[in-house]
Amino acid sequence: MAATPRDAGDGSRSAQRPGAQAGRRADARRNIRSILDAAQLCLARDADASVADIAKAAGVGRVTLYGHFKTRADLVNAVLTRTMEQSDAALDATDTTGDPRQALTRLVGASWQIVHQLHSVLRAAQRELPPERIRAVHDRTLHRVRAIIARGRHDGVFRDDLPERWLVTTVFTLMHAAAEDTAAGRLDADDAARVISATLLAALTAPGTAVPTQAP
Amino acid sequence: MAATPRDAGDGSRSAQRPGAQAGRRADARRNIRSILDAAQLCLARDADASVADIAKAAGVGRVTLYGHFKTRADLVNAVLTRTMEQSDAALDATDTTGDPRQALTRLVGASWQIVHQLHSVLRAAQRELPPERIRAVHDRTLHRVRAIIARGRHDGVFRDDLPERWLVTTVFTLMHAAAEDTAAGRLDADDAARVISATLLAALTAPGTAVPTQAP
DNA sequence: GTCAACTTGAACATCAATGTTCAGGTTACG
DNA sequence: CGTAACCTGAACATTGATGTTCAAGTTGAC
Repeated sequence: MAATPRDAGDGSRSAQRPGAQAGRRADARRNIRSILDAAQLCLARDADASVADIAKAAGVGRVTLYGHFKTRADLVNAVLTRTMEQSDAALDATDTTGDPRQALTRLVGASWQIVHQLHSVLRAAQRELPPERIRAVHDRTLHRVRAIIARGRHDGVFRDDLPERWLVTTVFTLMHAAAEDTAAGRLDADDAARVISATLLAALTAPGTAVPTQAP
Repeated sequence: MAATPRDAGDGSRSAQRPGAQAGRRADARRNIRSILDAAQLCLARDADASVADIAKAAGVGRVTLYGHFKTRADLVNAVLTRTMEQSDAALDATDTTGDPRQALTRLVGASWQIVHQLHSVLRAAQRELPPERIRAVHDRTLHRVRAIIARGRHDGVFRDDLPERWLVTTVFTLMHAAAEDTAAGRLDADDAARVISATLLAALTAPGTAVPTQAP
């Protein structure tokens, strides 16, 4: 009854931690990666995709999956962590200084897909992860957009007649809508960034002011 | 083994049909109404609320619910039908002629909550109702908004540089977002109609044009 | 080449939700 | 009133998903 070491149990080697793949064998690392890829995809499509579906999509036995992720919640959490890291990377690479309108346009172009994925996974996590975790991720993604909008309002280039919170909601909402329309084939993916930006720049313009033809 | 008449089986008396409550006793009618009310509320909050939850929210035994609705799908379908009727009533009472900007403002004010409810229920129905039913309801709600937008584009008051389909998406998306923000306490319900309209009028304005201060 | 790490399908226990049945209690309605 | 319609909780069968165990096979690492 010797314990197989594929699951340490003490957490020091669990797959969902950063650098968790350190001491593992090459095929194990490969599988963990496949599972995360598949889970990210499946969960973005359907928030309550079954573990069996994810395993199948990853080309891996269900038992193998449970070998790396003790529970469904563990898996979802790992995917959430991973997606957030990707999101952070994309946003860190974006210049958010200068004219707020240009900054917003750059931000949208660089991150509308990944932010949408983050939010999809987050929605999938809503049921099985603690609220504080949800909240933390949520706040983090909101912060950058809020900063740009606040600066734009202060500079007088964004409207001041609606709650800041609502404008942030508007930005995210339209990014998600565009992502979904793209996934459904109702919107050309290559055109999405332009469409989102154009809509947002207009939506954020103060009444009485002319809508910028392009981010100045 | 006499069959109880509370469920006809032949469909001619099933609760989910229009006028279904004709021959039933007063308490039965009352319960059916309570169940539909509760289901509408629960499904809007959580797309896969359990039948037990709905029965409890309706103040009714689970068996009673199954007495009136053979399956969960039947119930969902009944709620969908009912919500669509309410939506139609609200929209029929709205004047959609005249200046497209005013028409849109009126439409938003009259229907943002109900349209959001319709869509929530529709999402709940996504899994258990046939696609053609989903599609039918969806198309129907889209039609009115599309007509106004098309007219506005033709009149030159709405932008022409983005796909019409996207503008329709934008309108619905922002109505839903506002409804959710309202439900979550992030947006004042009394202010919602103004906020949505103001955002939409700006979003629909062509680049280079001044955003209308108010619907003219 | 050898051994431990890893994978795998089958089988099993568990749990929650859906429907169904039953036996008896209420209530509307004539 | 009296009866048929209705409501109810408890109990049961069923289904689908989550985890777990096992015995045997495969593969990476040294």
